[in-house]
This record gives sequence, C-alpha cells and structure tokens, in this order.
Amino acid sequence: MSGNGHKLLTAEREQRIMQLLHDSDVVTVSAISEALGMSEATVRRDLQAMHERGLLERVHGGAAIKQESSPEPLFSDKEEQFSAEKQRIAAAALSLIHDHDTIFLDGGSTVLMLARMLDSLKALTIVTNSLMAAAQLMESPHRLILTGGEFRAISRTLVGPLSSPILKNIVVDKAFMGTMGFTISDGMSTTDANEAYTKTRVMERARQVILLADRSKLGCSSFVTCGPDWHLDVLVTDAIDIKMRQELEERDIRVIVAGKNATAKATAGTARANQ
Amino acid sequence: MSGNGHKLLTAEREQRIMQLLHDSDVVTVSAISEALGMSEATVRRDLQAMHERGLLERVHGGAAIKQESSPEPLFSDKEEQFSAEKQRIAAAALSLIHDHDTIFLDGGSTVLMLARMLDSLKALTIVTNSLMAAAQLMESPHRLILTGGEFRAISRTLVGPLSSPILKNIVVDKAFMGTMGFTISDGMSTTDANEAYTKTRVMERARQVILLADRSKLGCSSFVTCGPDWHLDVLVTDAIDIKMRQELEERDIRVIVAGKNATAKATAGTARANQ
DNA sequence: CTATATTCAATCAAATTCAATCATCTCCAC
DNA sequence: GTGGAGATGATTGAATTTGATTGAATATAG
Repeated sequence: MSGNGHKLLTAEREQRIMQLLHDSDVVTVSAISEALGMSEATVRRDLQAMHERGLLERVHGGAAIKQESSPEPLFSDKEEQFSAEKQRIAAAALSLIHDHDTIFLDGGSTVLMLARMLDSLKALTIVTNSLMAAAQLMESPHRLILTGGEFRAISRTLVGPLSSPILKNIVVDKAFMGTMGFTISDGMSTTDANEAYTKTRVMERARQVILLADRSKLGCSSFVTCGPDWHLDVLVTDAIDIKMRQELEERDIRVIVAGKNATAKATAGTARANQ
Repeated sequence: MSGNGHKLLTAEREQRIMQLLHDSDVVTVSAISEALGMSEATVRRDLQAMHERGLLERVHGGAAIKQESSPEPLFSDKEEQFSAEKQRIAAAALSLIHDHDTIFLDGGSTVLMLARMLDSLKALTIVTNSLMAAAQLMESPHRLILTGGEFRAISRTLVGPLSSPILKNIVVDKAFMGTMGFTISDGMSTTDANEAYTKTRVMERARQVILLADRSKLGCSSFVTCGPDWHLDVLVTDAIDIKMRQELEERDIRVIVAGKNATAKATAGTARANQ
C-alpha cells in the first residue's frame, strides 16, 4: 500500500489532491491542508503548479476540476440562429454525398449545418475555406483540408488570390456552396470581391456544384457577382418560385426542394413544390 | 567473473526498486534505503542511473513511475497549459516584432502564447498555419492569412505539400517557429513528416527565422528532422547549456535567454501595454 | 458604498534533499 | 601479499522545499 511514512512527495501530494477533487468537484485550500497535513502555503504552491500544467482550475479559496467542455469555444458560433429551413436544406444536401467522396464546403450557416451532419458518412475528404466548418470537423475522422487565404472576419472564411494556388492543385467531386444572393442572370453574388473570387475558383475545380440557398436568397443580388459565365448543377432550397424553377431546369440545373414534409427522403420528394 | 554472493547485485536492486515503484506510484529515497538496507547515497546513484535509462521519473525526495501519457496530449486542448517559462519566452519574442511587420506563426503552445500578446502592436500582417493561433487572432485588427494544407489534429496545424503553393507566394519578415526538439546537428525536429515539410518551406520564405523553445526541447531530437541544411537566426529559450550557446553563437545564431530576472520587466511591460 | 474578514502572493529562515568528493571495503589478478 | 578497479557509505556545501509572516488583493457583510 502507499501508506508511506509521514513525508509526502510532491507527486504523491498531487495524486491525493486530484483524488479530493475527483470526490467533490471543488475543495478549499484549508481542506486540502488539513487532509494532507501540509501548510496552506505549500498547498497553494502545489495548486498553482498543477494549474499551470492544466490539471485543475484555480478558484478563490481553493480549486475546482477542469471542465472538458471547451473544445467548442475555439470558433464560437454565437450568432448561430438555428433555422428549421436551413436544417432541412442541409439534410437534403447530405443525401447527395456518398462514402469516400471528396467534397468542398463553402462558408455560410446552411453549409455549416451540413458539416455537422457528416459524421454519418465514412472516409470523406473534406476541403473547406470556412473556419467554422473546420472547427466543426476538427474532431471528425474524415480527412480535412483547408484552403489558405486571407481571413475574412465577417464570414470567417479564407478568401482572395492567395487561396488560388492551392485550389489549382485539387479537384473535388462535389462543391457545396453558400451565397448571399442568387439570380439566373448573375448566378451567386456576395458582398466581398475576394470571396467572390474564391467561389469562382472553387467552382472551376468541382465536378459538381451544389448551391444551398434558402428562399430568401433566391432572386436577389448582392454586391459582387461571381461572373457572367457561372456554373451550377444542383440547387437545394426550401421553397422556390415555379417560374424560376422552370428556367433553372431548362438549363439542366436540378432543383431540390426540401419542404416541410420531406426531410429525410428529400431526393425522392422533389416532385412536390412546397410553396 | 561476477561472484554471486550474499550482497545485492545492481541489477537485483533495480528490480526491487521497480517492484516498490510498481506497488505505489511514488517512493521516497529513505523508504528505498530502508527497504533494501543500503545507504541513501547508493539509492540516489541507482535512481539516477535508472532515470538516465528512462526507467523512472526522478522527483525531489524520491522517484515516480514514468507516465507515457504526458509527452503528447492526443486530443485534449492542453494549449491552455499555462507555463511561466513559456510566457517569458513569448514575452521576449514579442519585443522582436515591430509595427507593420509581416510575421509567420507556427504551431505550438509557446508560439500560441505569443499570438495572444500581439494586441499591443499595430498593423501586422500575420501568416499562420495554426488553427489555434488563428482562433486567437480572429478578432484582432491585424491582417490574418492562413496557409492551407491538410489538417493535423494533434497539433491543430495545416501541413503537408498542399501548404507549399501558397507559401511560395509570400515572404515574411520574421517566422516564429515551435518545435518538438532541437539539436545543433539536425536542427528542428517533429513527429510528423508533413509538419517537418511545411516547417522547411516556411523557413525558406522568411527573412529571419526565430525559434521559440523551452529548455526541455534543447538537445533532443524527435522523429523527423527538417533536413541537414537547416537555417536559424534567433533562438529564444528560458535556459540553455553554456556549451550549446557557444556553438550556436559561433554559427551567428543569436541566443536570447528569458530568465527569471527578466520576468518582472518583461511581463510588467506587456501587461501595461495590453491595457 | 464602506468596513471587515479571507485569501493570496512574495519573502525569509529552517529543514530537507541533492550531488560531488573522499575514505574504505571487496573482489580479483598478478 | 600487493595493487587496481569498482562499489559503498559518510561528509559537506549547494540547491530545493517547506512553513510562517506580511502586506496586498479579493470576497462578504452591513
């Protein structure tokens, strides 16, 4: 047994302190001092040493166990408004992905929601320029590749000419894009020229371009467009004007409407426009 | 040639000591001395010999079993590991940066600590491959650029050949590097080949290479080295062997030791600057 | 908000532990 | 027997740790 003499080694004391912390999540300095038969000065020194090694959290009067609930706040999504429509759109888009696919994830809250659902798939290679998506996928088993580029704070994405060289070296099966606005004449549009530039580069390197846009984006243009010769293969939305849908399908753009009744089996339920 | 007598052989003593260590994770020198019936001087000699062979961990007053878990945390966010030494090293490195500089920040907890201090400077252009540093600098007013590349979960950095094209397009004034080990013969070394590759590319594109490494890194090599023709301009550390220092200075590598005496000035200065 | 009571961090003296040194002992070869 | 190599135990000055003290910082009560 470990019932050594009266002397306690530093390592041994730390073990006992951790034991006390494990028993009750917080302990006072005086309690530790009494339990281990050490002066409070020594206890404080030990606590500080252990705190500096990340073993516990120091609080006034004692110590508390370190909560492991922190992997999230790296890129905290504070303004993330959960939306049922975006959730349905993301779920519909998810069914387009297969195991072993190589996909690109753009910025935007809808695409981010899709990123959260990727645990159900296996062995993906995920390329993204969104730090929010990257933070979400950090612990996932998938292969994760980030494009470089200049950090744009508002969208938390990496954009601009510096993202170009790395995009030239890769080809993705499917690119899932977000946007600020979408019109048939101008395609996707956004508020930042660098962001538009990067979107264009991504679409050039994708075998299939899939746009995730809720109904509020359709028909409006933002500041910068991605150029006149835009390219799109699939549009996933929650509701769409019948006329716009026809125009898109004339251009061989498949339209998937993730309506209220069709959440899981979105691909099958596209025949019904849910306005 | 080895007369097996009634006295305890060295090998036999070591076995007994390991047995004691196995029973309770820590034992005092006096306890071993009493248990094996020999002087404390001999016990200390044995413990040192065993420590040098990596069989146990030496602590003041005795010995502890060697824990395999400590050297590299797998997934936990141990970057919160505050260390006074690393803090001092980062503070010393901070004084090398000037307003309007273009700097590169590598991965590693010491460099991350430096990233936290950059608020006191103005109009920096910061290039980094560390997601932790990026998260830290997200809200800063500086221009922030991320290299792309494959995401390495353990270090939370972007590494590998895909980071190469973007690094070819930029030149930084100062590159602040972290490392797992550093020797004069091999330079920096790390545990991952892709990470070593990216480090090498970065150092090629930096006018000045500055290594931040606490004393535990000096003199040891990790798995992969950055190549024989390594290049370094400044080493910032908390303590260094006098012989190694001379060898470095013969190679025109400046050595900055952020010792305890420099703490008061350095931290006081930065604390005030941060306010 | 002020006043009181804890708690903290820095400092210093005392105790403990360490590492280096030296004298002694054992074993073995010559 | 003599001498050398290696190991052991004691000694000593240095380094580390510990506990008490003190003024500052923080929390609590009124």
